[in-house]
Amino acid sequence: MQKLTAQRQAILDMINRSDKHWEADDVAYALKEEGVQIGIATVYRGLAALAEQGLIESIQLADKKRYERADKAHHDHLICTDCGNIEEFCEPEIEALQDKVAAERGFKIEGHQLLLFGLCKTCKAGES
Amino acid sequence: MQKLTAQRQAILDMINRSDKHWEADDVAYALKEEGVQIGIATVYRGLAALAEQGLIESIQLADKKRYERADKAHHDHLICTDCGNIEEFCEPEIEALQDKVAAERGFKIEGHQLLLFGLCKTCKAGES
DNA sequence: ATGCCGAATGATAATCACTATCACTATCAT
DNA sequence: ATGATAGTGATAGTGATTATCATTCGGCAT
Ligand SMILES: [Mn+2]
Ligand SMILES: [Mn+2]
Ligand SMILES: [Zn+2]
Ligand SMILES: [Zn+2]
Repeated sequence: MQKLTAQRQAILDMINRSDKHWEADDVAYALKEEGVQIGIATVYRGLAALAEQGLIESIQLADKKRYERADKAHHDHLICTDCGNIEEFCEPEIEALQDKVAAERGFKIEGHQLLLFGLCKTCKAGES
Repeated sequence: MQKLTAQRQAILDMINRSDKHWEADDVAYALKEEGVQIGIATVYRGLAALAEQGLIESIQLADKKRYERADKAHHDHLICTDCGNIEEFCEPEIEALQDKVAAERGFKIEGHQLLLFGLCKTCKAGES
C-alpha cells in the first residue's frame, strides 16, 4: 500500500498551499527552489499516488496532466488558449444533464471532463 | 495553401465511409490493407490538414487524437473505460449552459470538449 | 538492538504519440 | 521548359510519462 513519505508530504504541502493547477515539472522546480531535493521520477510517482488516494485532484489537459488541491468542491475549467490561464466554474445543471444523457443510454458514469477553450476576459480585451 | 492530394483523398475516403473514431495508426493500417502505400508521417500531416480544412473532425482523448467524419452534427462523447467503445450524444441545453457560464465571465468560447467516462450498457451488464 | 521485507527513491533508459528535417517529387502558373 | 510552392516518406528528434534497477528507508518480529 501507499506510504505518505517525506517527499510525498512535501509535494502535498506545496499543492495545498496554492490554487494553482500544477504540472509535474512545476512541482519539481518549486520544491528545488525551497531546498527540497527530490528526483523527477519521484515527483511523478508521488503525484500519481496522492491523486489515487484522493489527497489531490488531477485533470487531464490535451497533452499533460495537472494537479490541484482536493479540498475544493467539484468544478470544471475554462482554459485561455492565449495566456494559458485556467478559471474554474461549477454548473450543477450541466452535471444533471450529463447524468440524464447517461441514464438514457444505460451508461454508468464514472467521471467526466468538461473543458471550455477560448479567450479569457483579459486576452479578449487585448485582441487586435 | 492546402492541397487535396491523392494520399489525403484516400484518408478522407477511408474516414468518410465509416462511423469510427480513427487514430492515425488505424488509418495507416487500413490504407495499407487496401493496398494504398502511404508513409505514417503523411498520414499525420494529412489528418491535420483535413481537420484544419473542416473536412474531418478531431477529438482529443487523454493521450491521442481521434478523427471522425465531419458530416455529422456537433456532438460530444461517452467513452467506455472497459471496452473502449465511443458513443455520441447531443445535448443543446448543455451547450447553452456552457455559453452562459462563459458569458458571465467575459470569456469568449472558441471550442469545448465534454467527455463522459464510465461503463457502456453492455459492459455494465457484464460486471462482477 | 538486529535483521528482514515490502515499498520508495533516484538516476537513467525506454516508450509512445507526434513533429521536424531533409532530400526528393508532384503540381501548377508563367 | 522553368521556377515556385507544397507534399511525400524515411528517419531523427521531442516531450511527457513510465519502466528498470540498484540502493535505501521504515516499520516490525525476533
Ligand atoms: Mn481547478
Ligand atoms: Mn463522434
Ligand atoms: Zn488569457
Ligand atoms: Zn463498454
